[in-house]
Amino acid sequence: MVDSIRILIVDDHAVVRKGLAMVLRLEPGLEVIEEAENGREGLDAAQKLKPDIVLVDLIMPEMDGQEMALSLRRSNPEIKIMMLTGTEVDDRVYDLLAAGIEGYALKNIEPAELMRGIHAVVHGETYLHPDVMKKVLERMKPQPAPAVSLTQREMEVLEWMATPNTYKQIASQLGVGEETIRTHAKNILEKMHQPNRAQAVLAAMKNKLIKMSG
Amino acid sequence: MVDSIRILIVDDHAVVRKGLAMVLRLEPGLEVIEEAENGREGLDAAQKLKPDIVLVDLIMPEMDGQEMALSLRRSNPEIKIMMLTGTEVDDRVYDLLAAGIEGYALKNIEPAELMRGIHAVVHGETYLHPDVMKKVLERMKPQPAPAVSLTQREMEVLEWMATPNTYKQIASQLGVGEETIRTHAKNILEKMHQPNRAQAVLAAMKNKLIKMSG
DNA sequence: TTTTCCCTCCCCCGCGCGGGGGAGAAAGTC
DNA sequence: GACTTTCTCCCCCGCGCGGGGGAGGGAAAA
Repeated sequence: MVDSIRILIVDDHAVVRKGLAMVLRLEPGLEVIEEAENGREGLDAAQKLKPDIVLVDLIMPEMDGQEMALSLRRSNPEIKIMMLTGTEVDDRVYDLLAAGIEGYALKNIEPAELMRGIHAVVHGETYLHPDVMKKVLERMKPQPAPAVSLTQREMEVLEWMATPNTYKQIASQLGVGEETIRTHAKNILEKMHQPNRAQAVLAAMKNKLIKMSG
Repeated sequence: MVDSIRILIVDDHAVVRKGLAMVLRLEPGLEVIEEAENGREGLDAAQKLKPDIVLVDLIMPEMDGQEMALSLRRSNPEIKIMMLTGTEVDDRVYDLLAAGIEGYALKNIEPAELMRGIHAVVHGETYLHPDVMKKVLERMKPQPAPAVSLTQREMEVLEWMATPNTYKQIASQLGVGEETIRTHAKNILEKMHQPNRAQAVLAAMKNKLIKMSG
């Protein structure tokens, strides 16, 4: 690396700011170029100074970290953003990651780990604190499905029910009579305890019985 | 750490197995206790030897890495699993992570990075290779919505359309006449280019216009 | 001020579909 | 052999809803 990493710190607590700056300045290859005490100041500073990475606290007066991060992402997408917030993993992490935030760490992080995170982020990777990673992966886990046992044929019909086709069209697609499909549909609704086709399809999607083709 | 980390390697290519074992054995604190050349052997070895962590290749004859990982997760959830596969990030990563796999690395990983991953996993964290992380986060990003501009009222009605309520019931909920809701519904279907209520709700869900409440 | 957008409400038509029944044939289970 | 499950097909009824019109009023933009 030719130049040192230029860092902007945004946090409303002076103690946190100063402490963080002190720790970071101990590290060779890092340079804390500015500090800001709320989102608005941070946004201005970032746009003016164009740091390599911004460490942002989530909860701040004036303009909070989320708003600032989203604004900065729109105006200066090349500036890396690492959210560095309290010990609680906020639900806003999902929106922030979806918006392309590169890092999310908690303040109880070890300095060495933070260094690693900063380097990872500056190198184009994404750094997630273990607790954050846990929460994100939690989202991928399947919620316990309400044990609906459909037969193979019924599953097949259910998938077709998620399409715009009428029962008559589905019937011709599957090579059986319309009444057959109607019977299957009735049984499916019965088994799933759903009042109609639309709700059945929605419930099936929620329980991952059928996939989101889109 | 009191004892060294006991590792089981499962890969159908002897070269990979031996190379990996050699690299890992250079590291103090690691112990490669066994090697297996397919999922079935790996599963047997894991259940018998109870290693701290299993490094598994995804693509193998007999029983592939996914099947083995899922089986092992059911029988011995305390054994950590790290998928260590080719340079391609397989789509199965979603299922594997949902099933609780702790690690997913690519074979082009640097030995030092792999060590870090192994230690992280054994310590109860989840390790994802940057490329894998990228792919996972990709999933959280909103796919570009097909520019459907609904009015506030229409959005409100659309959300109600995702419920089992009839238009008449929705009307009384919103305190307007049934015909009003029917008009909104017609306009919504028109704007969304959807043939009926069920498809409109599905499309809305896919495009994240409405949330999956379940 | 005229125009446009949005929300509101109304009518008619026809079909898709949910709910209720029944029934026969093949396959596997007891 | 008797029984259950699954898949197939049939009838009737009534309502929900999609598609086609039209209309009035208020608010905001042109």
